[in-house]
Amino acid sequence: MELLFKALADRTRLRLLNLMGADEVCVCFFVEVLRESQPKISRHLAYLRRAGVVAARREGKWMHYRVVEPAEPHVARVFAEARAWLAEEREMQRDRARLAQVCCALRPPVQLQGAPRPASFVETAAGRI
Amino acid sequence: MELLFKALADRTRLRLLNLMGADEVCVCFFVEVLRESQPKISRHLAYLRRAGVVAARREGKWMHYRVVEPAEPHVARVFAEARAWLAEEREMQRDRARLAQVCCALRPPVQLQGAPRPASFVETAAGRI
DNA sequence: ATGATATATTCGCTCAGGCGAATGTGAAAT
DNA sequence: ATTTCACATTCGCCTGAGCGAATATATCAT
Repeated sequence: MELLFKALADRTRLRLLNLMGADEVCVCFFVEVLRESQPKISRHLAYLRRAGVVAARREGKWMHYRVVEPAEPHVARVFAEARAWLAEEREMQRDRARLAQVCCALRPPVQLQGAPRPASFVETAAGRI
Repeated sequence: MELLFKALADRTRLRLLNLMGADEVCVCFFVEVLRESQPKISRHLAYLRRAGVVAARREGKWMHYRVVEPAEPHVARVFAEARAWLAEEREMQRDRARLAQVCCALRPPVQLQGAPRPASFVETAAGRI
């Protein structure tokens, strides 16, 4: 039980969870958006993974992380409320805005050339969703 | 924001919050029920106080602690869900049972002779509530 | 005032955990 | 096979926090 709260008791991890809002996000976007070192991001993602609140999926060289709905209903509710709270915070809103900006850029930062974007920013044959 | 989660990220503090369920509880009951050292209990209560989730009230030699409803609605919801979750845990149920047992005992433990009981265990002129 | 009781705080130790720097690993490209 | 790229892990350092033991503070009783 403390496991969840320990996972939520760190600013960087909260920012990561916030960015995963709905869909998967590739690690390189976390690094770019939060402007933190790659090992730091990776370590915190590992922490969240051990706590069971996120899951990872490999796609070639890239790793995508997504939020996992906790199985236990009480845990799920606490977690959901925490994420709802997140969505209201100033810094979190700025982070999400920055993610959108980076994803939508016609000329993305060099580090992100060819990186797989979060699903909601992917253009389909029918145009942007 | 991490302040709340840090406060909830410790077993002893969760057990304390659990015992404060509805009414105020005197420190000496925490010590007796949790069977932890008095300084340990006191330090964790101070931590919870600094985090703003409990408040203290002095009554002569005794100190009563109670849960404080957080002002911010999102915080309040997370906190409420966390406490609801607490109520389901095995150890927490055992703790509350032990509190009831200690409070109802005709011959309370020596350390608790004369200690002010939580409100719900106080006998009134009309009998036990 | 002195002592007793209930609680709070301080001290010294230990350990988890956060950090940057360096290094390891797995997949793709050449 | 070698290199490159994206990510993960390890290492050494440092801070924060939990712990028991001792001590301080506040209230009450005598």
